[in-house]
Amino acid sequence: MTKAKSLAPPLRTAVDGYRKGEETRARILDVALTEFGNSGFSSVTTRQIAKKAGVNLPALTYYFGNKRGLYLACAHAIVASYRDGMAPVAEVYYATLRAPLVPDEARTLLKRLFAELARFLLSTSGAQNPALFVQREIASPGPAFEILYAELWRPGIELVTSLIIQASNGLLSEKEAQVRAVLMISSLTGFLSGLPVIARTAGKADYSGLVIAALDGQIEALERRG
Amino acid sequence: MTKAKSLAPPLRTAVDGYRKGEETRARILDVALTEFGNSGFSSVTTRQIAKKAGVNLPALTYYFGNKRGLYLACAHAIVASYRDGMAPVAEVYYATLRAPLVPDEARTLLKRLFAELARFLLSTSGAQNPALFVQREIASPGPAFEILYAELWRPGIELVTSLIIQASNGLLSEKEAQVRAVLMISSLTGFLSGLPVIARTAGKADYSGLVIAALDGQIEALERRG
DNA sequence: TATCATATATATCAAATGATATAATTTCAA
DNA sequence: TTGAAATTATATCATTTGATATATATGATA
Repeated sequence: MTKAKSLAPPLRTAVDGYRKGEETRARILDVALTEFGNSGFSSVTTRQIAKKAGVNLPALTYYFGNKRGLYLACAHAIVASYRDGMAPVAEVYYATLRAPLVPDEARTLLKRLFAELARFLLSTSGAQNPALFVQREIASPGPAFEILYAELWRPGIELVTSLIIQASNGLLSEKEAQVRAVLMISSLTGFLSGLPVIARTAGKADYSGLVIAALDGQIEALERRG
Repeated sequence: MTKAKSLAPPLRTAVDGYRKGEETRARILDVALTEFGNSGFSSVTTRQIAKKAGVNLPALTYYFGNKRGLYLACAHAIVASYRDGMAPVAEVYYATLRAPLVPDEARTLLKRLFAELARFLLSTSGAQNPALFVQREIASPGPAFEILYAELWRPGIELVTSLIIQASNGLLSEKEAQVRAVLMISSLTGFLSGLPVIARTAGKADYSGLVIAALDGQIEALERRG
């Protein structure tokens, strides 16, 4: 009862209003994901978003309360999209993780996980770059940090760390494995950030195959040396 | 003759003015490096910087022209600092690179390069995080993109790519090597961005040893599989 | 088609922000 | 010590930006 100012109109969620309203809402969110993802929270103005979405300024307030609310909605959308994209694989892992794995199994799971992740990240259509959104928020915490950290970063690192430990056949300590997990995931998101720049010299192409191959190599090497 | 507005006072460089002036200039630059590095160009206000540096607003204009000028000065400072930090190693490489290397030599050079880089990046004192500054600028180009790309990113990637090709003993194509170069460097900078977050769960410690070990493993594996 | 909730548009505000004109003060060398 | 150059401080602008009050239009449904 303390949250809603009595005069503030209730925010339109995805379920109440008319069809057209939901389309508008989705369009705004889509533009916001692109803009925030590419430039960050404070570089983007609400007017920019409104203009690109073909709506006027109060529409943002109407649907999302304020700029911060829109940004948080983006974060939630990213979490959801990630969940959808990774769902098929994720199930397997969380199921298997209850029982201890032999290194070979862990390696296979790791490879599939990263392959899926790479494809998901490198394929997200067009200008939209959710990985960059997440990376930025982790690197310099903003309004959406807690969500993304709790829903994506932490569980992701924990899962990969656990798999690396088992894949290494006892060669790696928890801390060593954690460092490797962060390095591997960072390399992926970092690669993504660098992609437009990479395309400057080399042409723009589908790098997912090459990236997956490189990560596979790293995973293979886990047992051999640490 | 078209550049300088006749009434604009000439910007203070590092060499002309009084001693105290240069100290002030340095103090502003130092604060700016920290603030811009942590939060990015548009998140930081000139007032914030002025306040933290203990000067008033026009001082920024006096020394750096405008916000953009201050940001560019930061980029130049980062390039210079990087040059200093890497100079001892860099010489060796550029000298050796003229002649073709046997894989073992290339691997050794790569290891030393990354060890030096990791130490340099992970040790840069205190709140200041030049790697984050660079990463952000590469991920979403701002005023300093061209400088950092031309002076750091491109030459760095090219050097590492070349070394990887030679370390792989012909197993990797140029494109494959380039992807690996980007992945390895990204993993480092990404790790740095994630450090504050990592320290959340694990304590804050000196990770450079672990990071270097992990990268060494990757370099070792270069020849074996691709 | 009458009615009300939903959605969009207009006009405007207050605060924040980058920047400057201009005055006062400090530094250093002659 | 003094005077010109260098530096710092005060006061103020013009824009930009997030936000809101309020009016109009649109859609669903009885």
